[in-house]
Amino acid sequence: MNYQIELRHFIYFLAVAEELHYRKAAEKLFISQPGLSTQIKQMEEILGTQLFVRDKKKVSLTPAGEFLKKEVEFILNHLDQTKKQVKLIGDGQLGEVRIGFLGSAMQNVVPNLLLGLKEKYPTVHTTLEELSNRAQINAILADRLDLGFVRLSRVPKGLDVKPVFEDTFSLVLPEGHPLDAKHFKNINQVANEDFILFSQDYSPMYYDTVLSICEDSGFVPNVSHKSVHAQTIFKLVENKLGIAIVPTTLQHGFQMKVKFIEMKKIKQRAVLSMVWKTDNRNPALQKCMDLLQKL
Amino acid sequence: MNYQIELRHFIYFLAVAEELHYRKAAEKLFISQPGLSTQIKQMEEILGTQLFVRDKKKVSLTPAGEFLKKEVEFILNHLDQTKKQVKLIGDGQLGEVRIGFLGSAMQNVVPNLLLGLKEKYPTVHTTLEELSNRAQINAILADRLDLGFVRLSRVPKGLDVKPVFEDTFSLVLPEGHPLDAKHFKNINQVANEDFILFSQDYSPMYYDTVLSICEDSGFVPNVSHKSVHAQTIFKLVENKLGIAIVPTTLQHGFQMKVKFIEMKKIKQRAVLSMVWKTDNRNPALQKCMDLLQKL
DNA sequence: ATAATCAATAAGTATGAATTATCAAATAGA
DNA sequence: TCTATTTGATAATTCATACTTATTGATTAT
Repeated sequence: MNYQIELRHFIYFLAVAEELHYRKAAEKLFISQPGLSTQIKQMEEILGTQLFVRDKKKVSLTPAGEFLKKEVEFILNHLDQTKKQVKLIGDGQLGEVRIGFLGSAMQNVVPNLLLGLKEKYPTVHTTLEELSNRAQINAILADRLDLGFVRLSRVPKGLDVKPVFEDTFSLVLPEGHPLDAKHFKNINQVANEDFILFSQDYSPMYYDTVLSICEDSGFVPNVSHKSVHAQTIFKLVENKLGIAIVPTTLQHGFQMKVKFIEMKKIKQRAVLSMVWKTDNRNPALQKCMDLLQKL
Repeated sequence: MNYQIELRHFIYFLAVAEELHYRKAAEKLFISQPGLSTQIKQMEEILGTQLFVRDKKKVSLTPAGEFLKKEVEFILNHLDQTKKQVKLIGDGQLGEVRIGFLGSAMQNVVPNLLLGLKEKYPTVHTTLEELSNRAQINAILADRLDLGFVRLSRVPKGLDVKPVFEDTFSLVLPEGHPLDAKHFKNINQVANEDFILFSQDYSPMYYDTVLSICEDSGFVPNVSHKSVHAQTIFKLVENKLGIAIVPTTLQHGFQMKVKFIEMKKIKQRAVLSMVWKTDNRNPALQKCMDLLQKL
């Protein structure tokens, strides 16, 4: 009496609606004809409407049945799609990865990741957001982000980090500056210049590293300006308001009147790491990390 | 092992996905917690994907589960809509009636039906087609039409007829004709005129009736022209090519230089009947016929 | 007439969705 | 640290019901 419609009913209904013949429909479904009859009847009771007209020797659909047929076709179809997609998402073949990154990661790591995804897992999509180290960490902790690209060595408990790209540092000088790569020996050649650096709390690790580079050469830099954007830093250098030390990859992608001197000999490296929540189960994230191993 | 997803699974899944708590979800569903657990587990097996992460003390959705949740919400919603609509169609509250009619039915019967439908069953829609008696009968037999308005007394086996409107006949005379309503006594006053009638095979019953009217007055009409359109007949009368005898309702709806003399005293009536297939199960048709009873 | 074919009905079976009872793991409170 | 409480998962059992086979009644075909 108080039954509930099930997908079984729909499948049975569709078979009868297609065959318009109970025995044939039952054969197709590999069940017995009486079983099919009772199930259809039950379905009609649940819906409170006749779906088939069983007239002398012929079965036909009522208008309500005709309508239901279309709907059932749609629903079963949609369901099939859904099942496939759920499986794909579960296998990490399909899904969304929410990625945060520092601007400097956009020079090579993030584009390479996106190209790799497009090639190997074209159905894995991404949302991208340029964020500071801190903002990324917070977003990952709050489950608003799956993957971050940061310049940090230590991260809060519950997160994992892994270096994905090591970069040298470069001196950034205004185009007309007397020093050039040929005559560059050591950073203390510019020890008396004003320095323009990324803000300490935008990227503490970078800041510390730059300070340690100078320290290694025996001086404390005079930091005249700080900024969170490479664009701004370069603009200030261009206007001779100081010189900068930045990860070398930032050489590309900007049209500025500045010159880069890559400091290969100094031991410090600008390390870009990926960060993710240890217990993140997004399978598409696994695919991303697999790809990043190979980059 | 070889189970099949059922709607039950979806309903259970949604409860857990909403509560993120098996016991609470089970309570909401009025089933036991172990039953719910096994059903969800079975569902995961069928789909081949984990849907929930049961971590220490907390339940959460996997990305696949997150995706499925949205889909299940959509599907269950859609299904609910469908169930309601099927019921409405079955009750004839919602649906379509395909109506055929003779031009003369458009004077009052069909418009009144449409107004009645609009008022009482605004969700019952119609398709309308002006057709001859014969064309309507054929269309109804071939299930291309639900309801016809004809002037026939006998219809093929399998169809039912029922009079819906009785009309007197009127003489149609050119405006300048010497006879008028005041001086009209009997049709044999125009026995010597030429007659313009609807074609015999457009409406045999009409034709026979008109002949019997003349016969009762003791003459055989001289039929000079026949047509299937009232418009044409009136135009011919207007041009003094003859006079006509037509159902009185045709008086309205035409702008012609002709005058009508209603012959109330003659016993013959122009009967408009509705026709339908005896075994037509369109519930919206029933609503139409109910309305037509009351007109 | 007889046989054949249809869906519906009746009665019995067996699958599996439910239940209750219990467990193992984790947390919270003392 | 121990206990009490809470979580979801398991195990064993019960019970609902979707199935089966056997049959009927109605209709059509030969």
